[in-house]
Amino acid sequence: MDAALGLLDNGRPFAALGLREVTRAAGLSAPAFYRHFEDMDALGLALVDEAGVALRQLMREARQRVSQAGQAIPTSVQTFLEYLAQRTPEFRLVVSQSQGGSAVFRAAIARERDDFARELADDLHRMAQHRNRPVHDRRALADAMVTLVFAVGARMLDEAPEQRADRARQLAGQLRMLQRGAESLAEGES
Amino acid sequence: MDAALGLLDNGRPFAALGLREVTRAAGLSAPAFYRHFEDMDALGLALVDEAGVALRQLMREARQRVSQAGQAIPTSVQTFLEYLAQRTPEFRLVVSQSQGGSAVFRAAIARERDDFARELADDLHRMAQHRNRPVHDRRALADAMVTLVFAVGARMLDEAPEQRADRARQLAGQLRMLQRGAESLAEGES
DNA sequence: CATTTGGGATAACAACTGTTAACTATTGTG
DNA sequence: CACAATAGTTAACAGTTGTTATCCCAAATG
Repeated sequence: MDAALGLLDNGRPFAALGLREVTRAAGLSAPAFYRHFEDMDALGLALVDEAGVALRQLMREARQRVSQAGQAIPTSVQTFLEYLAQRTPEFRLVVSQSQGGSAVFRAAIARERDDFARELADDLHRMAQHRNRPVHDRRALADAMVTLVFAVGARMLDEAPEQRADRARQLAGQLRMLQRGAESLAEGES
Repeated sequence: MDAALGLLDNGRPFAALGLREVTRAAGLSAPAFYRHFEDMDALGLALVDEAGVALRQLMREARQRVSQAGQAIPTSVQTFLEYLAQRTPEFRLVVSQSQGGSAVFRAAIARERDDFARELADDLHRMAQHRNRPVHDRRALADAMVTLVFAVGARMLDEAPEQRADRARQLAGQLRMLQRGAESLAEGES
């Protein structure tokens, strides 16, 4: 699995990896592959699962930090940046497979993503009650936030550290726009 | 070029296409490929260029429609949906290559995307002056809007028409959140 | 201690890949 | 009309691919 991740640099899509290539990088003979996975697809799904676990860990950590330090948006973005630096290959796999994989893959990743968005929506609900500022369509808000974070994260993979910092600041601003807009639209409703 | 686009269904990444496979689909012999392109990369870049031209056409049309019918957000989303339905393969290529291609590709697509965002930022500026409602950081706003539209468009590729309609409504709402939020943040500034 | 199980290796397979060389029609041009 | 350019062909090449059959060794299990 590590060998496969290692081959996924430079935006190389997983589907372009060969079974033999992977085993070669792992220092094994080609048939040894079948002792561990039935398919290249099975390997890919295992990797996506692993990335999903890491993502949920990240979310728990972000929630904890926010509950202590407050500043929901900057703290979350900061936590996400750390995740990105630490698990670059896994994240790269997920974003590349989210649009460049077979149906099974895209479904698995979409599920992961939707879970993430649903949990975020719950968080937003709790925060709204706490701050006594209701929010318009919190599902759509959470979905937009997650979409933005993932897309910007994907773009950051190609960039140098200074550009990343700029991008992160911009991302925080964009998330604030979304939040403020959702609150403002909610006011017009009631 | 059409043959290559035809092979890109089901999220198949361009990098996983073989030269022989493409010529076979085009009803040609393999060496005939070299009469038209030096490389598979050259083919891909030509396709990305084509998609870029179509995108700019779309933008001009959207601008024109908005200037007549007003309702900037719903009209633009509607126009985008039509583009999506009409040029599905090209759009699929662009979103898949934007994260699953070599550096050259990603750079070409990023440029295309940034042009799009910059033009949108100009439009937003003009609209803000017209409506006399200033906007906070219109570059970041335009960037977020474009990011959202592309990401949601990518997800729609997998979905049935009814789901697409829901998704489009949600997208319009999310864009409204961004716009409203940017205006609200600008008020706090002055 | 015998034996099952897990994880490896080699050899071989047909199928496919990108690329080159050499040749051939068709088409537009001086 | 001769001729160059364009766009195609077949044949052949060395590599690589996924997969199977067969065998081997170490560790855990009875």
